[in-house]
Amino acid sequence: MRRTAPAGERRQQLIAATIRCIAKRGLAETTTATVAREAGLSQGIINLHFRSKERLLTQTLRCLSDEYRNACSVAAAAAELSPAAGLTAMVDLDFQRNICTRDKLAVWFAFWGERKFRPTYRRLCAARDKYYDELTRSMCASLCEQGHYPGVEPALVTDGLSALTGGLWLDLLVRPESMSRALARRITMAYLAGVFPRHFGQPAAPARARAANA
Amino acid sequence: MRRTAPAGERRQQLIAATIRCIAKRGLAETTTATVAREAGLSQGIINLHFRSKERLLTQTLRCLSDEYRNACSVAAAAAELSPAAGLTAMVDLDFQRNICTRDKLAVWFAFWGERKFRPTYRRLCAARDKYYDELTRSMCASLCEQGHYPGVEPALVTDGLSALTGGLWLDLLVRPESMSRALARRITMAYLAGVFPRHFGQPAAPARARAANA
DNA sequence: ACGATGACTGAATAGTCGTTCATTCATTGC
DNA sequence: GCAATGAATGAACGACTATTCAGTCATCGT
Repeated sequence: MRRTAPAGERRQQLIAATIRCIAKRGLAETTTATVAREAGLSQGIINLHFRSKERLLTQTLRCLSDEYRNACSVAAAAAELSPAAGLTAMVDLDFQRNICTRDKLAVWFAFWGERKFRPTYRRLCAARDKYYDELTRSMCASLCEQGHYPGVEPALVTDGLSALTGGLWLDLLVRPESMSRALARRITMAYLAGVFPRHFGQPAAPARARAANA
Repeated sequence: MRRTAPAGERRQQLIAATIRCIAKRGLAETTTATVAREAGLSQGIINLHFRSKERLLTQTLRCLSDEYRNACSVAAAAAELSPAAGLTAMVDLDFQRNICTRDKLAVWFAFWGERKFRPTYRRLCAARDKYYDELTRSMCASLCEQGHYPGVEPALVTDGLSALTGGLWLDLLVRPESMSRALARRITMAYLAGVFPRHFGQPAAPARARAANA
């Protein structure tokens, strides 16, 4: 390995090592030493590139948060076609290969367990949630209006959808033997089918961008 | 306060202090010293009554797990009336005042964040999940059969229900300003209405034990 | 080729936390 | 009352961890 590297590259490398470390050992046993070893570098490297362990963790969370929000923007584009296509894209995103890695899920839950107590974690998580909620709620609202679902409350469906996704992520993390990304996707689509039967009804099928018949 | 107390009582007192401590400061900053102080006792008390900090935490989790499972049994009794009444009772249970305290939710999530890495936590959590799943799945299966829902898969609904509940618990913990037990209950009942429209359909109403028309 | 730069190292440091144990003291049986 | 018992204390100890910093060495401009 090259002995020296540009700062940005090394920071990315350390964030990646942090994710692997948390996924492998848990947040409680993730120390500066274990992260450094995971990265194949020395003790002091974390304090050199990040000022402290706390900042390394914060940056790691920010990294995941940004990645998720970027993926959301892509889904938002699909909503231009139709609200139903947008919602399908949101679901696909949540259980997509890149976003929904077991390593990354482990990190999300590690931080969620502590977010109540660390203002910085809370801010980063809240930013992610806010973006997801606004996007999903506007899609649901459009679908309610265009698709004539007078009895459906967009805010309720949004809360339900995000809660369901979170819960399925937990299952994917801790019970991989009985939950898969594909199954999680089916369950979520079934939820949408329950709420918007005329747009998501019938078989779950492996089909891709169906669902554009407003 | 009495200077000495029966061992069982003191252990309960320390478990209660542990829950408050985790809820107040997070698992990462819950030390033997803070728990002891929270209980109004001295440093060494935890090693006296539990052999180690690890065992204190394990017992705390076991305590919550048992409490939840006992509450489940009560809901199981309601299923004797009808599967739909049983499912309603399960939902009520999940968002009940005793079970769904912010303090206890904080503890659940603290342990869930670590459960992948501690075999003991995993066992206790798995036991809780297993009981919930078996109960719910049998209720769903009965309802599918008796209520004639040929297209509904009980296992899928069960997974969805437990995931949804877990996700709503997270919202209750970290976003209490935008989520309440009552709202969470409405969202969950709406989910059931989507799946079993003839048994949970129409308004969510504050009504209690409705839903017995198989 | 060589000196300057600064990325990287790793031993040393300071602080924290879990655990131990000699001591104190409330309680109980006689 | 007076031991005897064992619950509770809290200072001391050892282990671990984040952080520091003086020294090392790869890299690059000249």
